[in-house]
Amino acid sequence: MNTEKPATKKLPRPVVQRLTRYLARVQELRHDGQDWVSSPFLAQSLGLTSSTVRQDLSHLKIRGVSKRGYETRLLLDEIREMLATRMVNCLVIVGAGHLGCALALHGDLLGHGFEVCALFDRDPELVGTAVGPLRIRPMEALEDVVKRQRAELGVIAVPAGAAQSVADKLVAAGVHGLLNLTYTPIRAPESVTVVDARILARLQELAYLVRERRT
Amino acid sequence: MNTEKPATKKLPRPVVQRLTRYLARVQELRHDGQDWVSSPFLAQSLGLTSSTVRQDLSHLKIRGVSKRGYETRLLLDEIREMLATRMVNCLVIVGAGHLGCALALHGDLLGHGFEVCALFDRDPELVGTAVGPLRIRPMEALEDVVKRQRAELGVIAVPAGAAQSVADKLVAAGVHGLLNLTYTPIRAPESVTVVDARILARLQELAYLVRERRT
DNA sequence: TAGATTGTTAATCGATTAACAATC
DNA sequence: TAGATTGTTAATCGATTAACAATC
Repeated sequence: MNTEKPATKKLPRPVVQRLTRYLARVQELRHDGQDWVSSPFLAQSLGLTSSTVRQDLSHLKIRGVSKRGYETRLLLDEIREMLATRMVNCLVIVGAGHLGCALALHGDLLGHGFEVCALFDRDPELVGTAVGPLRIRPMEALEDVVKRQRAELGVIAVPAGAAQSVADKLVAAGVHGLLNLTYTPIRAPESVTVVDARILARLQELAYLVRERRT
Repeated sequence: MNTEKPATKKLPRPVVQRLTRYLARVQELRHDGQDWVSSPFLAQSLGLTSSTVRQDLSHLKIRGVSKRGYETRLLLDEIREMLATRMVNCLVIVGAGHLGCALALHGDLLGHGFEVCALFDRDPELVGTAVGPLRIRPMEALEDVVKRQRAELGVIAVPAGAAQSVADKLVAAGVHGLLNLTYTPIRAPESVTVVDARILARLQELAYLVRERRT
């Protein structure tokens, strides 16, 4: 463990997003038995410049070695440390439709630093149903569960029309971050972080980009 | 010296992403009976500056009106036109797990400009099973279906380990764009556009952001 | 009218890329 | 050594914000 704490400065958002890509790629490399990876190699494999990769990695507490690059084992540890995914982050998911269940049933969430503490749905028909090791709970239990389990993150996996009201409930229950899986942009108080994973919106982005190239 | 002015110029990526947010918000407003919306209002409701909103909307073929703002009906049309979602974009989805099915069964895909032409899975047990109006098809049928239905976009909804190989198959089959729903960053030839919707990665980003604020 | 809002230009801010001495 | 790669500084590039005359 590092006892010394050099002033951890805020990372730019694009850097954080690329770190998640480095992490996934380096996990593969390590799985394939690679002990070292160079910045030109990582860059090439992710469509970046080696300059960007080195700039990004300079934010971590890791030093590369000339002519060899970075040790994959250390790199994994440091990226996970930086992203706060070496600890287990407790999630609550609201919405037990296909999307909510897809996430709840993800095979290796724990391996990525997350654990689903509870899954909620407003449909009384669904409440009580088992989803993997979980049982769907009623919305009324939300606040109590969040407080008791100290859940920090809430996932919104309901139909678009209910998104904002679910967000409000999660905030009221005390989560500090929201992952929005719906199409609706949601608002939250300044004190709560919102990250979007709006699949339909990404599809629209893709449609634009593909069309643009044919013109 | 290029003297001709292109009717449509390439939009910066951040602008395209915000357009999807304007679209979703304005749809809500219109649904609520609002005929006009101003840039300060949109900005406030999405956490932007009004300056950014006006800059963004200046890329569209729409003029605002002093003291009133923009007509929501026209704004919707123009954003959809720009994003290429007024036409119907044909999708093929590979992977009939919860995530693939969640997308295939989305209630109003067509209302957002998309239609699922076919759903594939490599599991012979699943092939033939009905998912909404679709029937799961075997991977062997991929190329034929893409060509016959002229599918332009492919969605990767398989386990991470199979992601790249599915991407390769989709590219070989002839799609022009890929939506990556897996954790693995995927590579494609320069001629094929890739857009990520990596849910787990967004969760990692959220974990970082929440932790950063508590420090 | 007075005041709010637009469209656009210019200034600012931030992120990416280039360059290169140091290193192994 | 010769050559590849690092870490870092400086230059470039691009996106956001500020400012303001024109407009309704």
